[in-house]
Amino acid sequence: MADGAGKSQGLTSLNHALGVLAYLSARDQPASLSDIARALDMPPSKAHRYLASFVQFGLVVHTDRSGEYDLGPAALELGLSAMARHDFINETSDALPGLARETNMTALLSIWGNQGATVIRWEKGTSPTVTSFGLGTAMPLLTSATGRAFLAYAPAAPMAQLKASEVDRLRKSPALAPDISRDPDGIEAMIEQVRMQGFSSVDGAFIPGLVAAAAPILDWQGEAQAVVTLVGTDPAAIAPDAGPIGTLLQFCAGHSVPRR
Amino acid sequence: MADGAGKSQGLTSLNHALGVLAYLSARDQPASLSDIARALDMPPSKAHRYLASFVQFGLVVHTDRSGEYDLGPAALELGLSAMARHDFINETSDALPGLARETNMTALLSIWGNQGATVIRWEKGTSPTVTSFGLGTAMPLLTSATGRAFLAYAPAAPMAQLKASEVDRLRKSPALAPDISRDPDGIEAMIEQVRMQGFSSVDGAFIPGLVAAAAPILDWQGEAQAVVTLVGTDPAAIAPDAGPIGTLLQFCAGHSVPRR
DNA sequence: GCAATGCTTTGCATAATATGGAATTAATCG
DNA sequence: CGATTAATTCCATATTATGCAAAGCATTGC
Repeated sequence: MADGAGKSQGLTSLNHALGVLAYLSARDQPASLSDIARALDMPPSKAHRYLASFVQFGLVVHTDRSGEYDLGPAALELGLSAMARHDFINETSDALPGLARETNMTALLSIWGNQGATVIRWEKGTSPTVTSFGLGTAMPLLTSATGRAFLAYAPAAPMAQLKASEVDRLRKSPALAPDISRDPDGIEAMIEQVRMQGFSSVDGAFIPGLVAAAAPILDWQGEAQAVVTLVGTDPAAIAPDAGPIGTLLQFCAGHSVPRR
Repeated sequence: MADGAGKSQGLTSLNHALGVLAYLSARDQPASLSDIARALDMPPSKAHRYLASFVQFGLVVHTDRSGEYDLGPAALELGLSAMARHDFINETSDALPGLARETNMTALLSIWGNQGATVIRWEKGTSPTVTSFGLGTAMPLLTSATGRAFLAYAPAAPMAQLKASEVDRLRKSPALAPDISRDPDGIEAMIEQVRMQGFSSVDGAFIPGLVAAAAPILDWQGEAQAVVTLVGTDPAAIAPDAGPIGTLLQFCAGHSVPRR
């Protein structure tokens, strides 16, 4: 969420209140009242009243147990509404069942959020019904095909910090990604390979027994604005010259770049 | 988006402002200033200042061409954050080994796929429980603890059809689930019991010699978005007051979405 | 079991600031 | 080019947000 610095226009109280919301959005954990007040340098009573309003609208939930505040269902609904406005998300979503049917694999559509690669559509292989399960799952940056595709096709600057922390996590448990050597060079090599191939793939890294391949949907700057992932069980399906890969690359190319 | 009616607490101006946001969220089109002001019965100048704040934070965009207002990228990010915040797959996966160790049983994480209840994580306990199923296995709806938990905590509509076909199958070979009477009432009674207890269990029904108990991880609406199953050999371990059951229920409650 | 601590919530007087109507600017249409 | 509509800015008024202080409310320690 963008942080509004200048209070030049709008309501000052509303700007302060939205700061609270932005803070909750940027965190990856619930926050206590005092946390919020300290971080935003305001009296706890002030933050408390803002939160009371947000809770009333369901934008924030106040967990009864720990007394902490967290984003609520209305925040989710707001995001879903915002999604419905984006043409490219709609177009790609509509085409996803076709891709799943054609490749007979599960197809995922992910976009980049505060917490990383987030799955927003999930289409199972054989039947055209959309299941809501899996929606919102944040994919790991280094150990999932989806994350790797974002890594290879995202602007370097904002990604660098996240990459560093992920590398740290990987170093602690190298078994997660056996196909990457632990030093930074190994990661760069992996990125380079993804760019050359036009897609990323993992073989049982994120979920044992499953294989996945992912390709980016690019915007006018050649950066990934979304990633489409195919998940299946047959390792042969994600070979560079396999049929599903060709279909996936064609699909992503067709939905890249502003059309019309 | 929930519409907060009572203005009993919080800031009045903030509540009014959030009303504007809720209005934009509820519409499926951009709105002009006068539209908003008319719909919410406030002076245009008032709505304008609210919108100025929202625009500053990127929650709303002001299209230069038509001068209309619409939800912005920050609304999308907020939704993604809310989604990822309760990313049960990653969170639960990470905690599954601990559950297996603590209960000394095999722990399974399942989600609902097109084929039915599908195991996506599998963590063996210390005792060498040899099982024939692996990742991607679809569990039976009526004869497995996992399936029963989904049945009891899933939205009724999409489940009804599947339930009917499963009932048919069961009628042909009643020996599979000796603890359920063959008529639909028997199934409803089983569902009711699962809801009362908060977990389901089977005793050698799916695989002879194995016992299992399963509890749901619930989403905002109180529906199962995943099911955690414990598998073992000792029937005493799945009694309602047994230690592992308490651990399981606590585990699932802890990973469910906090209730308002 | 009682005191003590930390955190959250509420009350209240002050003044900061949100408000609504009118004036100004921008855009649209005959 | 003038007229009409919508969007934005201005300004005096009083509504209402604010910060401090005090009251709940658990949780912790002795």
